[in-house]
Amino acid sequence: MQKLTSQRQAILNLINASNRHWDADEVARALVDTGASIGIATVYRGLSALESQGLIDSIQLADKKRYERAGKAHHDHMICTSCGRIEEFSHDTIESLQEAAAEKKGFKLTGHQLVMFGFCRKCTQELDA
Amino acid sequence: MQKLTSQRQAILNLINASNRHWDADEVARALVDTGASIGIATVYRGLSALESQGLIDSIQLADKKRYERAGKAHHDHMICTSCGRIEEFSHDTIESLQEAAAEKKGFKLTGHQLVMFGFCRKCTQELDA
DNA sequence: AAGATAATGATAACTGTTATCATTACATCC
DNA sequence: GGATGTAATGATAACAGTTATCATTATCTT
Ligand SMILES: [Mn+2]
Ligand SMILES: [Mn+2]
Ligand SMILES: [Zn+2]
Ligand SMILES: [Zn+2]
Repeated sequence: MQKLTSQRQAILNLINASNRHWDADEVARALVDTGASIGIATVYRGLSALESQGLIDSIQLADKKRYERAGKAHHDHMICTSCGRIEEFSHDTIESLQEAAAEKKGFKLTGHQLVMFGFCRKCTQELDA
Repeated sequence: MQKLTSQRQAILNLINASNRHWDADEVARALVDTGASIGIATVYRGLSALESQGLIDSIQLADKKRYERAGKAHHDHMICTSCGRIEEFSHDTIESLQEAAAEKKGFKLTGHQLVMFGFCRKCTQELDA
Protein backbone atom coordinates (compact mmCIF):
# COMPACT_ATOMS: atom_id res chain seq x y z
CA MET A 1 0.00 0.00 0.00
CA GLN A 2 1.36 3.40 -0.94
CA LYS A 3 -1.49 5.77 -1.52
CA LEU A 4 -2.86 7.75 1.36
CA THR A 5 -6.27 8.38 -0.09
CA SER A 6 -8.90 10.68 1.30
CA GLN A 7 -10.77 7.68 2.70
CA ARG A 8 -7.74 6.41 4.59
CA GLN A 9 -6.95 9.92 5.74
CA ALA A 10 -10.48 10.18 7.09
CA ILE A 11 -10.18 6.89 8.95
CA LEU A 12 -6.88 7.93 10.43
CA ASN A 13 -8.16 11.34 11.50
CA LEU A 14 -11.19 9.82 13.12
CA ILE A 15 -9.15 7.36 15.15
CA ASN A 16 -6.48 9.85 16.06
CA ALA A 17 -9.07 12.30 17.33
CA SER A 18 -10.25 10.00 20.12
CA ASN A 19 -9.19 7.47 22.67
CA ARG A 20 -11.85 5.01 21.70
CA HIS A 21 -11.39 1.47 20.49
CA TRP A 22 -13.26 1.34 17.22
CA ASP A 23 -14.57 -1.63 15.31
CA ALA A 24 -14.85 -1.47 11.53
CA ASP A 25 -18.56 -0.85 11.57
CA GLU A 26 -18.33 2.01 14.01
CA VAL A 27 -15.69 3.64 11.83
CA ALA A 28 -17.84 3.28 8.75
CA ARG A 29 -20.91 4.69 10.44
CA ALA A 30 -19.03 7.59 11.99
CA LEU A 31 -17.61 8.57 8.62
CA VAL A 32 -20.88 8.27 6.80
CA ASP A 33 -22.45 10.40 9.53
CA THR A 34 -20.04 13.20 8.73
CA GLY A 35 -21.24 13.09 5.17
CA ALA A 36 -18.30 11.15 3.81
CA SER A 37 -18.92 8.37 1.38
CA ILE A 38 -17.01 5.21 2.12
CA GLY A 39 -17.73 1.55 1.57
CA ILE A 40 -17.37 -0.99 4.33
CA ALA A 41 -14.78 -2.96 2.35
CA THR A 42 -12.70 0.17 2.07
CA VAL A 43 -12.88 0.64 5.81
CA TYR A 44 -11.61 -2.88 6.42
CA ARG A 45 -8.81 -2.45 3.92
CA GLY A 46 -7.96 0.98 5.22
CA LEU A 47 -7.79 -0.16 8.80
CA SER A 48 -5.50 -3.02 8.05
CA ALA A 49 -3.32 -0.92 5.77
CA LEU A 50 -2.99 1.78 8.41
CA GLU A 51 -2.18 -0.83 10.99
CA SER A 52 0.60 -2.37 8.97
CA GLN A 53 2.05 1.12 8.51
CA GLY A 54 2.08 1.37 12.26
CA LEU A 55 -0.26 4.35 12.10
CA ILE A 56 -2.90 2.70 14.26
CA ASP A 57 -2.97 -0.20 16.71
CA SER A 58 -5.45 -2.98 17.25
CA ILE A 59 -6.63 -5.52 19.74
CA GLN A 60 -8.34 -8.72 18.74
CA LEU A 61 -11.29 -9.34 21.00
CA ALA A 62 -13.36 -12.50 21.03
CA ASP A 63 -15.77 -11.42 18.37
CA LYS A 64 -14.10 -8.62 16.50
CA LYS A 65 -11.03 -6.52 16.04
CA ARG A 66 -10.87 -3.05 17.52
CA TYR A 67 -8.58 -0.25 16.49
CA GLU A 68 -7.10 2.57 18.52
CA ARG A 69 -4.63 5.31 17.83
CA ALA A 70 -0.98 4.40 17.85
CA GLY A 71 1.75 6.25 19.64
CA LYS A 72 0.63 5.36 23.10
CA ALA A 73 3.09 3.15 24.92
CA HIS A 74 2.39 -0.57 25.00
CA HIS A 75 -0.51 -1.42 27.23
CA ASP A 76 -3.04 -4.11 27.85
CA HIS A 77 -6.78 -3.92 28.37
CA MET A 78 -9.37 -4.34 31.04
CA ILE A 79 -12.91 -4.70 29.76
CA CYS A 80 -16.10 -4.11 31.71
CA THR A 81 -18.47 -6.88 30.72
CA SER A 82 -21.37 -4.82 31.97
CA CYS A 83 -20.99 -1.48 30.17
CA GLY A 84 -18.30 -2.28 27.61
CA ARG A 85 -15.88 0.25 28.99
CA ILE A 86 -12.29 -0.48 27.99
CA GLU A 87 -9.62 0.64 30.39
CA GLU A 88 -5.94 0.57 29.55
CA PHE A 89 -3.18 -0.35 31.89
CA SER A 90 0.45 -1.25 31.78
CA HIS A 91 2.63 -3.05 34.20
CA ASP A 92 6.33 -3.36 33.60
CA THR A 93 6.82 -6.21 36.00
CA ILE A 94 4.12 -8.28 34.34
CA GLU A 95 5.78 -7.60 31.02
CA SER A 96 9.17 -8.82 32.12
CA LEU A 97 7.79 -11.82 33.93
CA GLN A 98 6.12 -12.79 30.67
CA GLU A 99 9.48 -12.68 28.97
CA ALA A 100 10.90 -14.85 31.70
CA ALA A 101 8.09 -17.37 31.41
CA ALA A 102 8.60 -17.58 27.67
CA GLU A 103 12.30 -18.09 27.96
CA LYS A 104 11.78 -20.89 30.43
CA LYS A 105 9.73 -22.75 27.81
CA GLY A 106 12.18 -22.00 25.02
CA PHE A 107 9.77 -19.65 23.30
CA LYS A 108 10.94 -16.68 21.30
CA LEU A 109 8.17 -14.17 21.87
CA THR A 110 6.80 -11.99 19.12
CA GLY A 111 3.76 -10.63 20.87
CA HIS A 112 1.18 -11.16 23.53
CA GLN A 113 -2.24 -10.05 24.57
CA LEU A 114 -3.51 -9.79 28.09
CA VAL A 115 -7.19 -9.05 28.47
CA MET A 116 -8.88 -8.86 31.82
CA PHE A 117 -12.64 -9.01 32.26
CA GLY A 118 -14.74 -7.73 35.10
CA PHE A 119 -16.81 -4.82 36.34
CA CYS A 120 -15.59 -1.27 36.24
CA ARG A 121 -15.91 0.95 39.26
CA LYS A 122 -19.11 2.58 38.10
CA CYS A 123 -20.84 -0.69 37.28
CA THR A 124 -19.74 -2.22 40.56
CA GLN A 125 -21.31 0.65 42.46
CA GLU A 126 -24.52 0.45 40.48
CA LEU A 127 -24.79 -3.26 41.08
CA ASP A 128 -24.16 -2.87 44.79
CA ALA A 129 -26.73 -0.12 45.13
CA MET B 1 -28.86 -28.91 30.49
CA GLN B 2 -29.50 -32.09 32.42
CA LYS B 3 -29.33 -35.05 30.11
CA LEU B 4 -26.04 -36.76 29.66
CA THR B 5 -26.44 -38.24 26.21
CA SER B 6 -24.12 -40.63 24.44
CA GLN B 7 -22.95 -37.80 22.20
CA ARG B 8 -21.91 -35.59 25.09
CA GLN B 9 -20.32 -38.52 26.82
CA ALA B 10 -18.29 -39.18 23.68
CA ILE B 11 -17.16 -35.56 23.46
CA LEU B 12 -16.16 -35.56 27.10
CA ASN B 13 -14.26 -38.83 26.82
CA LEU B 14 -12.40 -37.62 23.78
CA ILE B 15 -11.29 -34.42 25.44
CA ASN B 16 -10.45 -36.06 28.73
CA ALA B 17 -8.28 -38.61 26.99
CA SER B 18 -5.80 -36.05 25.72
CA ASN B 19 -4.00 -32.84 26.49
CA ARG B 20 -4.90 -31.24 23.21
CA HIS B 21 -6.80 -28.05 22.64
CA TRP B 22 -9.65 -29.03 20.35
CA ASP B 23 -11.80 -26.90 18.13
CA ALA B 24 -15.36 -27.95 17.33
CA ASP B 25 -14.51 -29.28 13.93
CA GLU B 26 -11.67 -31.42 15.20
CA VAL B 27 -13.95 -32.94 17.80
CA ALA B 28 -16.59 -33.71 15.19
CA ARG B 29 -14.11 -35.30 12.84
CA ALA B 30 -12.43 -37.32 15.55
CA LEU B 31 -15.77 -38.72 16.67
CA VAL B 32 -16.96 -39.52 13.19
CA ASP B 33 -13.63 -41.26 12.57
CA THR B 34 -14.33 -43.61 15.46
CA GLY B 35 -17.56 -44.55 13.76
CA ALA B 36 -19.79 -42.41 15.94
CA SER B 37 -22.54 -40.40 14.33
CA ILE B 38 -22.77 -36.84 15.52
CA GLY B 39 -23.87 -33.63 13.90
CA ILE B 40 -21.75 -30.52 14.02
CA ALA B 41 -24.51 -28.56 15.77
CA THR B 42 -24.58 -31.18 18.48
CA VAL B 43 -20.85 -30.83 18.93
CA TYR B 44 -21.16 -27.09 19.41
CA ARG B 45 -24.02 -27.49 21.85
CA GLY B 46 -22.28 -30.31 23.68
CA LEU B 47 -19.07 -28.38 24.06
CA SER B 48 -20.74 -25.35 25.48
CA ALA B 49 -22.96 -27.42 27.76
CA LEU B 50 -19.98 -29.34 29.09
CA GLU B 51 -18.12 -26.12 29.61
CA SER B 52 -20.88 -24.54 31.62
CA GLN B 53 -20.95 -27.66 33.78
CA GLY B 54 -17.27 -27.07 34.42
CA LEU B 55 -16.45 -30.42 32.84
CA ILE B 56 -14.18 -28.91 30.22
CA ASP B 57 -12.34 -25.61 29.81
CA SER B 58 -11.88 -23.33 26.85
CA ILE B 59 -9.76 -20.58 25.46
CA GLN B 60 -11.02 -18.10 22.93
CA LEU B 61 -8.44 -17.58 20.24
CA ALA B 62 -8.63 -14.98 17.51
CA ASP B 63 -10.51 -17.11 15.06
CA LYS B 64 -12.08 -19.87 17.08
CA LYS B 65 -12.69 -21.35 20.47
CA ARG B 66 -10.64 -24.30 21.65
CA TYR B 67 -11.53 -26.75 24.38
CA GLU B 68 -9.31 -28.68 26.74
CA ARG B 69 -9.92 -30.94 29.69
CA ALA B 70 -10.76 -29.33 32.97
CA GLY B 71 -9.18 -30.12 36.28
CA LYS B 72 -5.80 -28.75 35.48
CA ALA B 73 -4.89 -25.75 37.58
CA HIS B 74 -5.37 -22.34 36.07
CA HIS B 75 -2.85 -21.60 33.38
CA ASP B 76 -2.32 -19.39 30.39
CA HIS B 77 -1.10 -20.19 26.89
CA MET B 78 1.85 -19.68 24.65
CA ILE B 79 1.18 -20.34 21.00
CA CYS B 80 3.74 -21.06 18.31
CA THR B 81 2.65 -19.11 15.26
CA SER B 82 4.77 -21.36 13.08
CA CYS B 83 3.62 -24.87 13.99
CA GLY B 84 0.53 -24.17 16.06
CA ARG B 85 1.91 -25.81 19.17
CA ILE B 86 0.17 -24.64 22.32
CA GLU B 87 2.24 -24.65 25.48
CA GLU B 88 0.75 -24.05 28.89
CA PHE B 89 2.34 -22.09 31.65
CA SER B 90 1.40 -20.53 34.92
CA HIS B 91 2.99 -17.83 36.92
CA ASP B 92 1.69 -16.93 40.34
CA THR B 93 3.34 -13.55 40.47
CA ILE B 94 1.83 -12.52 37.16
CA GLU B 95 -1.55 -13.60 38.47
CA SER B 96 -1.33 -11.51 41.60
CA LEU B 97 0.05 -8.50 39.79
CA GLN B 98 -2.97 -8.69 37.54
CA GLU B 99 -5.18 -8.51 40.58
CA ALA B 100 -3.24 -5.53 41.81
CA ALA B 101 -3.52 -3.74 38.47
CA ALA B 102 -7.26 -4.32 38.42
CA GLU B 103 -7.72 -3.04 41.92
CA LYS B 104 -5.82 0.10 41.10
CA LYS B 105 -8.32 0.85 38.34
CA GLY B 106 -11.30 -0.01 40.51
CA PHE B 107 -12.09 -3.11 38.50
CA LYS B 108 -13.64 -6.17 40.07
CA LEU B 109 -12.10 -8.99 38.05
CA THR B 110 -14.09 -11.96 36.86
CA GLY B 111 -11.59 -13.46 34.49
CA HIS B 112 -8.66 -12.85 32.25
CA GLN B 113 -6.79 -14.35 29.36
CA LEU B 114 -3.14 -14.03 28.65
CA VAL B 115 -1.96 -15.37 25.33
CA MET B 116 1.62 -15.10 24.19
CA PHE B 117 2.68 -15.59 20.58
CA GLY B 118 6.04 -16.57 19.23
CA PHE B 119 8.18 -19.45 18.06
CA CYS B 120 8.57 -22.63 20.04
CA ARG B 121 11.98 -24.11 20.63
CA LYS B 122 11.75 -26.54 17.77
CA CYS B 123 10.62 -23.95 15.24
CA THR B 124 13.28 -21.52 16.39
CA GLN B 125 15.96 -24.13 15.75
CA GLU B 126 14.57 -25.00 12.35
CA LEU B 127 14.46 -21.37 11.34
CA ASP B 128 18.02 -20.78 12.51
CA ALA B 129 19.36 -23.81 10.64
C1' DA C 1 -45.60 -47.41 29.93
C1' DA C 2 -46.75 -42.38 29.58
C1' DG C 3 -45.80 -37.91 29.63
C1' DA C 4 -42.74 -34.14 30.02
C1' DT C 5 -38.68 -32.27 28.69
C1' DA C 6 -34.37 -31.78 26.70
C1' DA C 7 -31.14 -33.22 22.89
C1' DT C 8 -30.35 -34.22 18.11
C1' DG C 9 -29.31 -33.24 13.28
C1' DA C 10 -30.03 -31.08 8.93
C1' DT C 11 -29.96 -26.78 7.46
C1' DA C 12 -30.88 -21.78 7.43
C1' DA C 13 -29.23 -17.67 9.25
C1' DC C 14 -25.99 -14.57 11.22
C1' DT C 15 -21.49 -11.96 12.14
C1' DG C 16 -17.16 -10.38 11.08
C1' DT C 17 -14.15 -10.48 7.54
C1' DT C 18 -11.78 -11.32 2.99
C1' DA C 19 -12.04 -12.07 -2.14
C1' DT C 20 -13.65 -10.69 -6.71
C1' DC C 21 -13.89 -7.56 -10.29
C1' DA C 22 -15.25 -3.79 -12.89
C1' DT C 23 -14.58 1.11 -12.29
C1' DT C 24 -12.12 5.16 -10.67
C1' DA C 25 -8.33 8.02 -8.88
C1' DC C 26 -3.28 8.87 -8.72
C1' DA C 27 1.13 9.32 -10.15
C1' DT C 28 4.62 9.16 -13.79
C1' DC C 29 6.57 9.54 -18.22
C1' DC C 30 6.28 11.40 -22.94
C1' DG D 1 -1.86 17.99 -21.40
C1' DG D 2 -2.53 13.13 -22.50
C1' DA D 3 -1.43 8.15 -22.44
C1' DT D 4 -0.27 4.46 -19.29
C1' DG D 5 0.57 1.64 -15.27
C1' DT D 6 -0.72 0.90 -10.64
C1' DA D 7 -3.23 0.96 -6.58
C1' DA D 8 -7.70 2.03 -4.23
C1' DT D 9 -12.63 1.91 -4.26
C1' DG D 10 -17.23 -0.01 -3.64
C1' DA D 11 -20.86 -3.24 -4.45
C1' DT D 12 -21.39 -7.69 -3.66
C1' DA D 13 -20.21 -12.63 -3.36
C1' DA D 14 -17.94 -15.81 -0.59
C1' DC D 15 -16.13 -17.58 3.56
C1' DA D 16 -15.44 -19.32 8.55
C1' DG D 17 -17.15 -20.05 12.83
C1' DT D 18 -21.05 -20.17 15.27
C1' DT D 19 -26.04 -19.92 16.73
C1' DA D 20 -31.08 -20.42 15.63
C1' DT D 21 -34.97 -23.11 13.83
C1' DC D 22 -37.80 -26.95 13.94
C1' DA D 23 -39.38 -31.44 13.28
C1' DT D 24 -37.92 -35.80 15.20
C1' DT D 25 -35.86 -38.69 18.74
C1' DA D 26 -33.80 -39.88 23.16
C1' DT D 27 -33.75 -39.55 28.08
C1' DC D 28 -35.59 -38.97 32.63
C1' DT D 29 -39.35 -39.11 36.13
C1' DT D 30 -43.37 -40.97 37.87
MN1 LIG E 1 1.38 -6.29 27.75
MN1 LIG F 1 -3.65 -16.44 34.19
ZN1 LIG G 1 -18.79 -0.87 33.44
ZN1 LIG H 1 6.51 -24.27 16.68
